[in-house]
Amino acid sequence: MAEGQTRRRGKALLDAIYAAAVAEAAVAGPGRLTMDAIAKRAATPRSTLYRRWSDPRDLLLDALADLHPVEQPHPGADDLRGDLIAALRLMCDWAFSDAGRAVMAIVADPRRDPATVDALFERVFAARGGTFTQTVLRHYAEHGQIDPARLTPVVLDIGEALVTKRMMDLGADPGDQYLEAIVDQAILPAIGRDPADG
Amino acid sequence: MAEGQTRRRGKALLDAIYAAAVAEAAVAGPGRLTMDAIAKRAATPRSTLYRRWSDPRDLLLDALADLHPVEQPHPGADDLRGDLIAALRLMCDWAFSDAGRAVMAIVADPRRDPATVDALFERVFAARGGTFTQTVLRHYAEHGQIDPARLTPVVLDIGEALVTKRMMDLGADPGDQYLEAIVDQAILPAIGRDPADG
DNA sequence: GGTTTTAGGTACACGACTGTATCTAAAACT
DNA sequence: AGTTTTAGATACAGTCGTGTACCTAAAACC
Repeated sequence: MAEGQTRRRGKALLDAIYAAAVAEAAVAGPGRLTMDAIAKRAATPRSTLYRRWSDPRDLLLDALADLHPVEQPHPGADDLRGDLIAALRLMCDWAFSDAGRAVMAIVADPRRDPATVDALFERVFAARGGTFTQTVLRHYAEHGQIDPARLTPVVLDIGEALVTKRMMDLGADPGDQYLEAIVDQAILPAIGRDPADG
Repeated sequence: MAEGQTRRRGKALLDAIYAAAVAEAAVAGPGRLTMDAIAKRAATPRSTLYRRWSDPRDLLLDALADLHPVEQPHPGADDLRGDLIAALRLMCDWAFSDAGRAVMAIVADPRRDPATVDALFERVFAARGGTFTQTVLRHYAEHGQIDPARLTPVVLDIGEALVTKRMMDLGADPGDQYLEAIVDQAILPAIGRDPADG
């Protein structure tokens, strides 16, 4: 800092640290997440990190909790199919963000401890109204267009599960065509609206 | 080795190394997999490992390829539902083996490169006839009990996807009741046999 | 303006893992 | 029995991450 020596502090510094942590986690996987790498990426000395957190996992959880909340689906009134596809699109976009990849890697970590995952779900997802297609399905059930009895935990998870698996298999975005296939061939039949029927 | 000094060689040694590699990967996650840890667990000097592999990832892929193949579902003739549930049960059991957890962690690794995953699929899964429920569904389609046109990539993946997601969410075995729910509420409706219909 | 807080910048000893390089002795082959 | 192969047991320098400590100077507070 030879000339423009401004010193970050408080929120500005925290934001830089959080961004660095999430970016590092997405690149390295939380298993390889280190204080050192976060500090380097945030261009701050490690001592600053150790003053607040004792371990990179704690830091990452704070970082994820602090992030802007995920964009929510905003279902309309009479396009269930389109709204479901849009919800899955939102999910894909989120999943390929740094935060999404960090969360994925935490959840799939064989060394994960239940406390970490619980903390993650409570702090990161509790604020949200549920999963992506869940929001849409509940909305249409409230408007009497879906039998609420159909919305079991299994059914509410179909879309997210298929998207997740496809991303794991391919390592890439499933693509809109595949999202449509998920809606037409799995979700709609499960709520009793099989497009193949009349 | 003071007294019973027998020296492993060839297959016996390889088996010990492979077992150690898979066990390490399952415990540590492939991201944290090190030559050192494998060598210690296999009680062999690192030099022995470096003579054959240059990197723990290569070693792990060989180890996974060498493993006993996964148990296959053996569908009967007239119990589609039961056979699907049994296939998902097989999948859960495999997923919680060392090999299953190692594979899961490889696939979910944000730092995975496509070549590794391709190699994994070719070498580990190519020998098998496909995924777990896939085997069952194809069997019943061949016997004329399912419309083959229904067996799209999405539909063939529903069971595995829901099991995978549930395991990631819970970090534990989904339990037989949940497997039944998957079959009844997701797979069967998707192939046009919705139990909720007449 | 003086004081308190806290980021920036180093340094250090420790441990883990890496590749490589020996040397030895047990298996395997002839 | 003699030879070849290769596992076992070190050792070593190099790199990376850890925690901790210490000093300095910029922000923030009064």
